[in-house]
Amino acid sequence: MSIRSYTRQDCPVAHTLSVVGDQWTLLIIRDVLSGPKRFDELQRELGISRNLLAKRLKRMVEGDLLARRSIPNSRRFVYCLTPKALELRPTILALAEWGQKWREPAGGADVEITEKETGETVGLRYCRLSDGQEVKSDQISVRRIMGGKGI
Amino acid sequence: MSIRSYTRQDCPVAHTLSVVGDQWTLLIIRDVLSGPKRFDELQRELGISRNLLAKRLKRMVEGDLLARRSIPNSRRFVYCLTPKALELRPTILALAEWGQKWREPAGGADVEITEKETGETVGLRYCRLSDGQEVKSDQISVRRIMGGKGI
DNA sequence: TCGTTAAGTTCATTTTTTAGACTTAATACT
DNA sequence: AGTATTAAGTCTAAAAAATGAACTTAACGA
Repeated sequence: MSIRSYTRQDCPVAHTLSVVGDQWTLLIIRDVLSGPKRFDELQRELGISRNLLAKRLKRMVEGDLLARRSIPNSRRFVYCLTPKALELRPTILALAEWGQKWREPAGGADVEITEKETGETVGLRYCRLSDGQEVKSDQISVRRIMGGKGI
Repeated sequence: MSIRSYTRQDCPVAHTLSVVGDQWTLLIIRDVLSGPKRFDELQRELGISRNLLAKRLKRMVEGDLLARRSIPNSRRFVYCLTPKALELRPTILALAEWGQKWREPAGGADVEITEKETGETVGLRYCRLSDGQEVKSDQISVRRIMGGKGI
């Protein structure tokens, strides 16, 4: 069974990975998070081979993760994130937080998340939805509804 | 350039993806989150081919994501998550939240996160680190330190 | 007019993944 | 005691995906 047909397990994690779980898709999204990008920009910044990039972009446009827009008065195009892709930002930040903590040697470029208004540092945390208060990681319990087997 | 050598970009997201960004690693971790698993259990539950599973498990043990322990009075082994892998839980939950929102048809097995003590529903959100209060997603700004180019 | 650029496409090679049979040693059954 | 089964892999061949580099095509710009 290949990973892209793994959806039948009906697990939301597996579903997401069937969409963005390949080697490049999340990196492409991360790159476009900093603003719309052209084909050659993405190719150069990521170092992905051109034919694979073309294939990924096509799949991402079809999957409504990217929009391909032509630049007015130009024969160029840019790829922009859709709302669907923008909502992968927490995923990407979770990856970034883990990478910052566990890479070795420690140090190197960091990602800093701040609150626009106050400039205060922000992190991705578990929050009680009723009052928005943080809940410590060892105080949470996770389970799969319908499937048994909590994660 | 292959993805596993992409680390030179010195981006924490790329670093994490160079460790867990292949097709199966995160699914293996998700599976082991519900408790230690044996080789055959993983193989059956995920549907991954046996030789690839063997290769992944070896790599994950070497990379300190899994610990391979022998069960006393038995010739069996279980794979357990290390603290390093446990800290990927926010990543996995972020993937789950996205999958629940964007899969179609909607519905199917859900992941529910609750606070142990109160049973209240919990979600992964941006929090001000100073007081643990939630910050709305459109109120955050993200940037790469040293690298320019915020994400 | 001639060279360059952007956005791909094509093709050959290498690397990964898959599927399924095979191995080996220990246990379980009769 | 002899036979069957199981667990945890390993081996091999075939298929699929990724890589690298050259090629295409149309539009610009000097």
